[in-house]
Amino acid sequence: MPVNAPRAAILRNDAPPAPSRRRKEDVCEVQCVDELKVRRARGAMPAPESVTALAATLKALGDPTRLRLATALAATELCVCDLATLLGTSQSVVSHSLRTLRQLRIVRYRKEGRVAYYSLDDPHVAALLAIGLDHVEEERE
Amino acid sequence: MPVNAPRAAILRNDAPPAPSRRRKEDVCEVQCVDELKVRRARGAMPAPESVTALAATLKALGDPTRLRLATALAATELCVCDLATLLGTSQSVVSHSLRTLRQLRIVRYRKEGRVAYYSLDDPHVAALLAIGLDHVEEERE
DNA sequence: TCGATATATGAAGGGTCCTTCATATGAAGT
DNA sequence: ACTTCATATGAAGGACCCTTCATATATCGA
Repeated sequence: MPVNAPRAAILRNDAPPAPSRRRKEDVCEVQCVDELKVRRARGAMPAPESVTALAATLKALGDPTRLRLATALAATELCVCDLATLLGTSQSVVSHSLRTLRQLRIVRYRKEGRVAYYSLDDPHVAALLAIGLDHVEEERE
Repeated sequence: MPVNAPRAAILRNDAPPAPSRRRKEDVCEVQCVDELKVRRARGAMPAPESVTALAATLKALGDPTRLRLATALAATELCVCDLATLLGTSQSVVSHSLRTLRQLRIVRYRKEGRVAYYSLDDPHVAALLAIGLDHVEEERE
């Protein structure tokens, strides 16, 4: 078994009890795992669905265009046309990007005639951006 | 000029004053831009370098594997071996992922003999994850 | 109703990057 | 010194996705 094989089975208890005195090269096992710490960390982790959803949200905000849209909307409500002007990009890019943000509930919009006004969906997003900016702007030694 | 062309030049003042009474089909211009709002939003936005750096950070955390690593490390310090076991993935994936997080100052590590213990680099990251989780776990109507 | 405007969407191409496999480095034990 | 173990790293391929171009939908004005 290659060294880099997944190590999930190690902590599962559905395997028969290990025979004693087996040789190291016969089993796929690592020696340095602190099973107690691993179990505790696993217990402290959020639900897998939450992690998946958060990953999708962060990935969406991880794109420069979409992040610029979000930071712009953190200041004020703007229409697609304003956003295209502000970013210096095409209406198509803005619209596609806003759709992604919309589907992830990061932004919301209201329509007024032909004009669609976008804004951040909820205060968490603005808070997340603020903390993220604090992080990246932090002084390093 | 196509409809979806970039609209950056509109707000720049380096162009000669527009001749009066020019016909609409001769110029590349949108009508619905609220220039005042755009300027205000632009002024409120963080520095471009900050946005770029934040995008890189969020993109890194937007990968499920790396996000799971980060949430695990939010609970406690763990070594590479623990993390591979916890995630049920290979040591190679964990090591590559940790390198990305390390380069972005999201995690840090200390070496003790052969073992590398990783932890979150600073409290901002944990706060960001907590707010992000609040966001995705929020009840929707 | 016809044209113009604002926005949305579909398809496609090209670049990015995540995973895998293989190997390297470096420390500890014998 | 040599082996073993923990971790790091390089290369490659295949999937994913961002941008662009083209077009569709819908609203307003004449």
